[in-house]
Amino acid sequence: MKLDTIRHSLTHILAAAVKELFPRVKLGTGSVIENGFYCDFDNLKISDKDLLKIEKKMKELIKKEIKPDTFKLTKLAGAYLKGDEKNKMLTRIYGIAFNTKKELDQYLKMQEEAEKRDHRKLGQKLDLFSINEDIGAGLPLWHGKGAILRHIIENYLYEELTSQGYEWLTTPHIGKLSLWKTSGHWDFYKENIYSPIKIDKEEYLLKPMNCPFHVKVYQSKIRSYKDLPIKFAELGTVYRYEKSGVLHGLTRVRGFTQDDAHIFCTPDQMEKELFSILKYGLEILKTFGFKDYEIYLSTRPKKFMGTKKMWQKATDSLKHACEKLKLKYELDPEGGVFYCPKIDIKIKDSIGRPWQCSTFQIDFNLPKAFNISYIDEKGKKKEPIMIHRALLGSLERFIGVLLEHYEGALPVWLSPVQAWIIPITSRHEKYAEEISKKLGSFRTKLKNENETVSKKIRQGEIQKIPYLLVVGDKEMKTKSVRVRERSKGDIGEMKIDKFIDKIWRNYPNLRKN
RNA sequence: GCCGGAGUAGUUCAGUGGCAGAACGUUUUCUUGGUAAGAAAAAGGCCGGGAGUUCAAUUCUCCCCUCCGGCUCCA
Repeated sequence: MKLDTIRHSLTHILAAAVKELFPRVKLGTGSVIENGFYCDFDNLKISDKDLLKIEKKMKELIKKEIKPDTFKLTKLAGAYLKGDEKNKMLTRIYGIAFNTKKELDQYLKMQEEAEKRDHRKLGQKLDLFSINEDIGAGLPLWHGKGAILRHIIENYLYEELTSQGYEWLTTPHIGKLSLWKTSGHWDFYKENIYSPIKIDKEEYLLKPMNCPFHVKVYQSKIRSYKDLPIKFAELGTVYRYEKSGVLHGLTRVRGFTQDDAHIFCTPDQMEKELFSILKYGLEILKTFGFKDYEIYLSTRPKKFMGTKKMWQKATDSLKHACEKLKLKYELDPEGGVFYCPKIDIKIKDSIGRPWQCSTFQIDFNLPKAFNISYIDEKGKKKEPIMIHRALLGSLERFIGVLLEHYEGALPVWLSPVQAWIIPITSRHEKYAEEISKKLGSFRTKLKNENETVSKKIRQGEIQKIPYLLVVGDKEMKTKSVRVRERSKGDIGEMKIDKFIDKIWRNYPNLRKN
């Protein structure tokens, strides 16, 4: 029997088992999914403990073709009828099923492996960030090493985008409610915006997006066609109301910093600009080690601003850009933002889970809403087009994905601490400090605690430090270091200059200062 | 937000209607060491918050907060 057929049969067996144990239950739909199956039930109030009972009953009911040790009920969950949150919630039972017990065990083992990559656990183990109950859900605190990681990424973006002709802006965290009425956010995005704050007699909103602020900078003077395209970039921190149940470590939070940019250009420049930022965006992702991604083209949602004609035009432009870059994409019908369609890139982490990070949007609406303009060749006022884009999406989500992708063992250029220098005895501390100085901007830490070398090595491995440099009498005499490379172990003694060469040669992303 | 589960030391977790426990981590002392845990001692707790039941609640009940797995939504 085909695996999908087995999984399909199991939905029926599950339904039958539940019906037998809980006769008053109403059967909902069931389905085959990746690795297993599920079935929905109405009028069923059970808890985790009942799963075992149901599983046992299923094993009594199966037919000869299905072996009892090749499936397992795994999860109990709620699910809306027909997937619509306005409908009532049903009880969903999930199960996994495979051809053999071996495959089932393998799957369970893989799940265990995946847990080790959980960025929430890594964040705590590596002392990068925490989320504190007293501060609030979805509001992460960045600890020393996490903050360094952020700064590394920020500095990298700063240099890259500056060289690409972006102008950096800094804008406030709140702005008048009236601004958000003009932009359309108040009408179309209200459920994600926090309640207004009253200052004097005026109401203000915590910003859910940066766009209106950038528009206002654009409007601060008269723009000529010669100035376009104008590219504004900002690491802009935004606050959005997210339902409590969706919050998840760093990948879903209520306050986050977008690597946001807005490109103001003429209609003629638009396709070229879009093409280049898309191409460039993919290169940036590659630098961070992401080569696998899913691309989605999200079209007009139910609630939208502007005319259908404008939407069609913008959507076509996005399609052309993808085609020109030979990018495979899938349609996400009605998945656009209220003001425009978009291309989203979902980055896959190393076990294949997709996370929406990069976004590219063609907007004819905000320019109209704010009535922005440039002066063309003939001295006439024209309306520019606005391209919104975020490459990493948000630093929070991106770092979360980064941690999972690398299982916390970040590439050397991103490691908050790149090397530990471990003196064997206190006599060698001075030499260790000399080495630290010689390594310059390489981020090192002197490990001079009163502990054995073995213990420090162990801690270094657990902390996923890229290089552990052990120094003692021998190394002092020969002006060298004993190098232990992460995941490779002891790679032997080398002259300090040779080690420096090795670092710079192997990691071109590191900037020598 | 909704369905199901959970909150005990810095961390991971035992435990009980009647003095609060382990391991790791931390601190101090000893130890001056060569590639994954040297030894000893000490400190560390409003048992998530509030209300109720009880002679007595960390334990039982209710409400709230936070977290986990899903659903819906999303950068």
